[in-house]
Amino acid sequence: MITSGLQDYIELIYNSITENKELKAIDIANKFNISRSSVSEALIRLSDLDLILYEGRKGIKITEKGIVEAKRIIKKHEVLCDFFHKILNADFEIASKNACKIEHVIDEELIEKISNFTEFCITNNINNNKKG
Amino acid sequence: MITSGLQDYIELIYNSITENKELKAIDIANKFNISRSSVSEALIRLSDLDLILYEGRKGIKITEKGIVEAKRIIKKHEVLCDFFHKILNADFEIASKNACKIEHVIDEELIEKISNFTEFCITNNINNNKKG
DNA sequence: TAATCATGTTAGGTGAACCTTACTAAATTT
DNA sequence: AAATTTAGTAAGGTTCACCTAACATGATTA
Repeated sequence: MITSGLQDYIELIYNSITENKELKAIDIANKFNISRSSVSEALIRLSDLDLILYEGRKGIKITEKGIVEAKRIIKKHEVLCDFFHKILNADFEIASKNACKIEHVIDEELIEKISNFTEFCITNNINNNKKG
Repeated sequence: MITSGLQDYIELIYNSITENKELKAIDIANKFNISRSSVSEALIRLSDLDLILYEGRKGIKITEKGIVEAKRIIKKHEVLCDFFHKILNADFEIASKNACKIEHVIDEELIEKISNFTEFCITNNINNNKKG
């Protein structure tokens, strides 16, 4: 199983590629506040898992398998973030930060339910108006 | 910061004590499928953190600080479990299993919002009736 | 083009949370 | 009471995801 750290990295790689932004190892290091050498190791692990193609300075490419994995994680992130922000009215920062952590541990099954429920709440204008 | 493993153990210790069940190190080992020696180490760490009083076979006692910590975690568990089970209509098993993982990473702030929202949904009879 | 700077790699190390194996001591059974 | 079983400890090992320091190489600039 892919660890939560690797999930974070593949997520960033996918997002950068879809936005046509060149992503370098050092960008990952800066984003997650980890050392260049840790990124180096992580990219090798992602390559070993066939999630990316990595050739040092020549750049980072994502594989089909990597895209599937990234989308899976990003979907979880979005569903959680939307629910926290739009339905619970949490600050976007809080919503996103918590989604980042929960996305690594929650089951798809529950994500589906949250997704449906968020939609239901939006169509029926249900949300958490209390300050708490 | 207390790690998620230690959180699991203090949670079990607290629950056993409040149910007047004698809890031994080996029970923790069995519950979480870890070795006796790992439990031994974990109990020393919990002692070092002043969360429990541990004297080998004489038993495990929880401190005031340990009670506060345990309650904090158990509250998160219950809030999440209730929301997943009662509002999203997830199986209790799934609800509980996911709560066990999420309780270690979610902010109190969001727990408060989920708690209020669950209450709101119950009083207004709102829940996820879709199968998905 | 030579020096400098940016980026990536390598080697070796840390702490956390596990593990196994062997041992010790307490409790139970015979 | 002796033998056996159960519970806990100690020593030493593994893996993971990080780290730093030193080094190598590619890119930029004086």
